[in-house]
Amino acid sequence: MTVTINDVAQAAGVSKGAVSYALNGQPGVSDDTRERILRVARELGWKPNLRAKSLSSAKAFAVGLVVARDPRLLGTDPFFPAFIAGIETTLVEHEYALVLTVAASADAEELAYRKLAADSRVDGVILTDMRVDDSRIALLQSLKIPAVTLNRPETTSPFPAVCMDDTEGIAAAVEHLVSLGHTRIGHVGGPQSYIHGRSRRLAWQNAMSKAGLEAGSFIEADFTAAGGLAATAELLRSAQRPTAIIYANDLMATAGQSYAQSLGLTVPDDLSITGYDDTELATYLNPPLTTVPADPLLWGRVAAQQLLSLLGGAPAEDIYLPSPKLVVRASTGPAPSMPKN
Amino acid sequence: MTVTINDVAQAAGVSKGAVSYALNGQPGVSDDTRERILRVARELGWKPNLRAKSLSSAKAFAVGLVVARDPRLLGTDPFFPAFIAGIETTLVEHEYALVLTVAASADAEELAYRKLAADSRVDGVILTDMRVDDSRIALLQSLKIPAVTLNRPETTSPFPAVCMDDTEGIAAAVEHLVSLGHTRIGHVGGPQSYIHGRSRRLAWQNAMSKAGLEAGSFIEADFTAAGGLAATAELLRSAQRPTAIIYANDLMATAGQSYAQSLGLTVPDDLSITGYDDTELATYLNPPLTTVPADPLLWGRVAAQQLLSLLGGAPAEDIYLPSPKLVVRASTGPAPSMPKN
DNA sequence: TATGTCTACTGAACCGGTTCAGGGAGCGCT
DNA sequence: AGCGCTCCCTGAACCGGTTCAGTAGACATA
Repeated sequence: MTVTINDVAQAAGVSKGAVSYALNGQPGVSDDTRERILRVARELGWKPNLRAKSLSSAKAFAVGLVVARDPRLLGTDPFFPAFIAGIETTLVEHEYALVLTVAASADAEELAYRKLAADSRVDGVILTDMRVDDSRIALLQSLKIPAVTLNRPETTSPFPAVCMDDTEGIAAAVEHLVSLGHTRIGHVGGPQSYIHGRSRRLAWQNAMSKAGLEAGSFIEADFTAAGGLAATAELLRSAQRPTAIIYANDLMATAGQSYAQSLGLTVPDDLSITGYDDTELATYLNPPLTTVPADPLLWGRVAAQQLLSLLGGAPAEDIYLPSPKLVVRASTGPAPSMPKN
Repeated sequence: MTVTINDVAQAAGVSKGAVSYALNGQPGVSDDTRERILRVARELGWKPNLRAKSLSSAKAFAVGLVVARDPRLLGTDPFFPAFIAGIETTLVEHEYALVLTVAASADAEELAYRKLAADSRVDGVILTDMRVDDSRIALLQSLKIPAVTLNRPETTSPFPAVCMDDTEGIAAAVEHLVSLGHTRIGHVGGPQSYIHGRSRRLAWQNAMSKAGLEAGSFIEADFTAAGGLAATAELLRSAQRPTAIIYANDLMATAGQSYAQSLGLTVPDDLSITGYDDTELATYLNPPLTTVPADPLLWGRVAAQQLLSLLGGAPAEDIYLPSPKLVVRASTGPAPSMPKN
């Protein structure tokens, strides 16, 4: 039925071992023999059997991604699909596959990594949504699974990181708003247990103080539309109501914008709004959203490259991707001279 | 290092074969011996080696999903992440893994299936986004990969389908609008090469004629925000401008709604709008979107169950999931007595 | 007691590769 | 001629399971 290395060996009149050497480009066969073996293999239509290769070489030829997210909320995050697509563009060139796991809880997440390790399903993993004091670093070390992290965690990590600075974009948003005359700029952030939730808040804080402004109100939300709405409602209720709000992602910004409009406020005349991610929808909102592109496609591609070269024995060095630049659209405008109340 | 079946055999004082029989619950060992072997295996902490199992049993213990979508647009579709999460909830209970592939073009898609087959990466696949006259049916048959399809394709297919009727929801949207006095109801659909693009258009058409109305304008768009906007612009430019538009997904509906608002139209006073999917954001738009839930989580879970039972040798029978019901929110309202122009 | 049947188990082949020890041939050097 | 070295290749072990043919022993049957 299927052609094995044995068939090739027989047809070429050599031993199994010689065929293996020839096919893998290893020394141990003369150029003549090698060429003959390769020709015979081609003629017979030989294809390597991945399972056999896996068993004897103790490799999976696959990398893993564990997405820890409430399944019901997973669909709302535009990051992952594009990120996965980026990973794939790299993997497909290297005959690697992607094994994807979705974990609903922290326990399920740990279990997922343990399963991947126990079954040797993957040769390495990519860690996203890095958390402050992330327990996965130690877990993966103990499981002896190589990894690549998105951005460098604050705790010591032996794994290379692929970094994309998000503080610059947030700082640019603050500066942009300040230049428009805003002084009360609030921030609706993501969970502060995530390093990207935290770094965006700090970026906002620093940019505010750099501009000589008080840091204004901060609300910790959860990257969901519902959370964005609730946070917006709270900010707009406050006595010193902000004239501009910087959101940590587009989804919250969109919900916030819709909510403000439903109160009769005009964006950007009464309230300026910025997001983060630059989702496709951002351009098509009314008004279109000022935001910062996240480029998950690039991030995924580079992270996979980094992981593969790590698996190939390359030293673990961090890679820095260019910082995304603020995209100004119509959701930001001059600060109102007399804010509505 | 790791405990193998050999170690267990030696420790239990039996042969390798006996251990295999005992661990797999097969006949050929006495109850006493079986129990002893199981105890020893437990004591030694034996874990089956998936790679060895794969090689000798010629199974991959994994299922595949090939997503054919432009990577840049993948992030905009809320269906996939939730669908994948649904698949996972089933797989995780059966020690199966999910191998995910993203293909940008039709060629890449076919290649992806061929790769999965050549490498025997998966034991079966799930087909989404079924197309009219879908070439994948024949391809998978020739590759001898079992499959499950989402909805039954029109061409003869030997694979079981997991069906969720989307016509009922669209019909309900039409009836809802008709009851509000609308007579000019347009439809912005997905590509008609997809069966769900087609079935939604036909559902709209049928419901219109059932209500005694002319089928109004239809625009074939592409499920993207940009496409939704362009289609909306075209509809609103037309002489017999619709007072309501039924979109084939939320993303296009959202873009359409924003566009209409940017023209100075009020939703729903001047234009009623319905979507499809019931994404998280739909609730938080201004106004909140009347739409039809798609329940990708359930769909994924059931599709995976169906595939696993097919792999287990069960007969290929279609499964019908309950039809989702229209969710009425504020983007639909009474038809304007004197439509704005 | 001889024969047949069944159960419980063993030993080895097998899945399809990788890898390693070892051996024969050819060559250069003394 | 004898020695050592390198090159090329073979045969077998190995990865860790599954599976099958064969066999020893217990037991029933004639």
